[in-house]
Amino acid sequence: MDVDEPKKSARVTLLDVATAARVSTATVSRYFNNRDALRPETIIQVEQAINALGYYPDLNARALASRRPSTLGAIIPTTENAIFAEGVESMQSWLMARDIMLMTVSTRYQSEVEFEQVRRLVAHGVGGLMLIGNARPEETIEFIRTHNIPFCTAWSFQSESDNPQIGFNNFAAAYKMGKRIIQAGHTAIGVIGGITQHNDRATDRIRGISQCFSDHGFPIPEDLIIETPYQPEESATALDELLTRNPDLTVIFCGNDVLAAGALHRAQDRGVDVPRQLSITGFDDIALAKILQPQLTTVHLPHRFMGEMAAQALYDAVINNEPVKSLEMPFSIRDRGTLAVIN
Amino acid sequence: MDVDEPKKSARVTLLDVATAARVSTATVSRYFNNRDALRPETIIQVEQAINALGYYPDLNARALASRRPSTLGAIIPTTENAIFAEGVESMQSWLMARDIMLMTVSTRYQSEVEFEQVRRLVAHGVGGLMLIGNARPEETIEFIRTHNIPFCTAWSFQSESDNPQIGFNNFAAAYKMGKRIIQAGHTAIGVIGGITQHNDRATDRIRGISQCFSDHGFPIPEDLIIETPYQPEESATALDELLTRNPDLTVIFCGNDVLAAGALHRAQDRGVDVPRQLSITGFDDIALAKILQPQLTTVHLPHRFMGEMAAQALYDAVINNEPVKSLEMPFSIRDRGTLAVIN
DNA sequence: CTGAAAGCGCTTACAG
DNA sequence: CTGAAAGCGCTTACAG
Repeated sequence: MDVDEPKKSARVTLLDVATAARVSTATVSRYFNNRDALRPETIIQVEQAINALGYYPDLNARALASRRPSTLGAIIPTTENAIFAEGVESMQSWLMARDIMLMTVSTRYQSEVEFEQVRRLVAHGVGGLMLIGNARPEETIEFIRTHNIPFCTAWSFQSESDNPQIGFNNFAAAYKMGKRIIQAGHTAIGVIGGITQHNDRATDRIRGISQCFSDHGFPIPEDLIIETPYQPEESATALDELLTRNPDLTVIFCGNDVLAAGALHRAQDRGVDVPRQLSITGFDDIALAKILQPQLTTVHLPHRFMGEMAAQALYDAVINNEPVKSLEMPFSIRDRGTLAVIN
Repeated sequence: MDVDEPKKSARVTLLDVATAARVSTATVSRYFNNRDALRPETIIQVEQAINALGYYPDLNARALASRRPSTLGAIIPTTENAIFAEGVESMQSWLMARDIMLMTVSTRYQSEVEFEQVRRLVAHGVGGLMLIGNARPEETIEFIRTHNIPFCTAWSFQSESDNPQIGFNNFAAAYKMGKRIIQAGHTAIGVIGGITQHNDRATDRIRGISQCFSDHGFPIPEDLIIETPYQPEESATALDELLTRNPDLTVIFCGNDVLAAGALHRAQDRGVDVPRQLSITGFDDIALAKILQPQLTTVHLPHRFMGEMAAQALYDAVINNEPVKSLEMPFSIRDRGTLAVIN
């Protein structure tokens, strides 16, 4: 029986185990999937064969035969900003403990490639899908729905969306930061936000801060709101522009921490004391926020936790065939060193 | 034929296409895998059926039947440091264009979980594996080898290792930075490195700077070399310690940019002018390096390119059954604002 | 150039 | 409690 060794692929198969244990493949399969149905002696026999041969089941074959997927997919905008990378890392470790692998791809903020990525992920057999935010062509969600695969969106929670969402209310968070800024005595504000096209988070953040300032009687002039890619250099340029348009600005609201870092950097380059002469606020609370000097006042979001919740929601949906449950995540403001109280 | 619609899974299958095109499944399969073997008319028939039904092949089933894997695996230490996240993102996009998916998991610097992760990745059918660095128990590589799956290590290139490696020489890079530091007139150096245990990159970097200073007649006292986790706060504490042990230090060599950021931050907190009173060097050249104030003088490494090369090497090995070819990557020093010339 | 059939490594009704 | 057999969605010698 050990004679025909020269089989190429060293793969030990269910049949090998069955043969060694002198049972059928069905029985070995039950050892993994329905152990209670087996006699204790049988279990032991099988176990010994497995150990002797170093058998590990082929999870793809399993998925194929059982019609239960062994992978999930996630599509994120970028891996450069740690918020997504970390969220996805949390998903992955939560899922791996349950024998599910996560396939992650990133659009690099080219939203037009997302649909193709969805297709490919589906072709690769993912049993569920996580997407970021709600801004995308109808057809993408339609495609996912007709293929009957559970999905959720994340990092955004919009009451007006009927997607299953595991996210937070970006509008409300920005609004809250706005109140904090106004309480600190500021009325002359400039905004550096992310590109809002195809990005509901960037959109909601700008809407939130704008709405807040309007509501309090200080509507923000259009030319004091600049949209820019999430790059420090871009933000630095935007700061220059803002200060040109209104040299009396006392605070800059930034759409995320990377933008805030760029603005801070440039302000300091110009010899502007932050926050004494100019306040700057961030959004996300990435590690960078505490590295900057002074440390950034920003909106804290539970990125890792959110990833885990998304994993769990998808898992439940895939395994128990339930609909994906939406979940609104909390946020809070971290008061650190870049927002000064004035007057 | 459209009558028995109520099949649950909306999945369109090869057989569906074959039926619609009035050919055999073999023919449809050839449409994807060996189109030249088909008559033009047949191709058109099949094509029409595919489009009409919106068929997409099940890549897992394909992999199973063809014994050609459709996924690769990567295990990285963390996703927090963008160097790995970006490298892996590059791998992913390079591979996806070739219909291969990448499964990424991270150990979060708990090297003892790596072996289990390898097992799981293999169980999930990855056709190749990328690991970071060469420091790991023998059994891990043995396991991979006996399972006959191509692999490479990356982010490190050590002539003494016989793993296939796509990486750079950390020792040489640190040594080179050392020369630069000495040329700038420094002799009183402190070192804040990563934890060297199970981390050949951290080890080689510390070895490199130490060797360089020895070679030039300024051996670094043991107590002026501190190992610490890759966290800014840890590095800040280390800086305090170093300055206590020798207040006359003129330069701090840091094992990566995150550590450099922490040290820089703390120095500034203490009122120390960087680089006028204290120089600080980094390693990796992550985005952070240019955000810091002053911008970090650091070792630049082609992380994205390295990821792509690793993907390519693995792909060639998996598809063409070649051995994985090692590749040594270049590095260079970016002179920016944190290394001052003294005397 | 094309099809019938066996097979990839599993799971799971169906019998017994 | 266990096995024989069909099947998951594909690919690929083997014939013709």
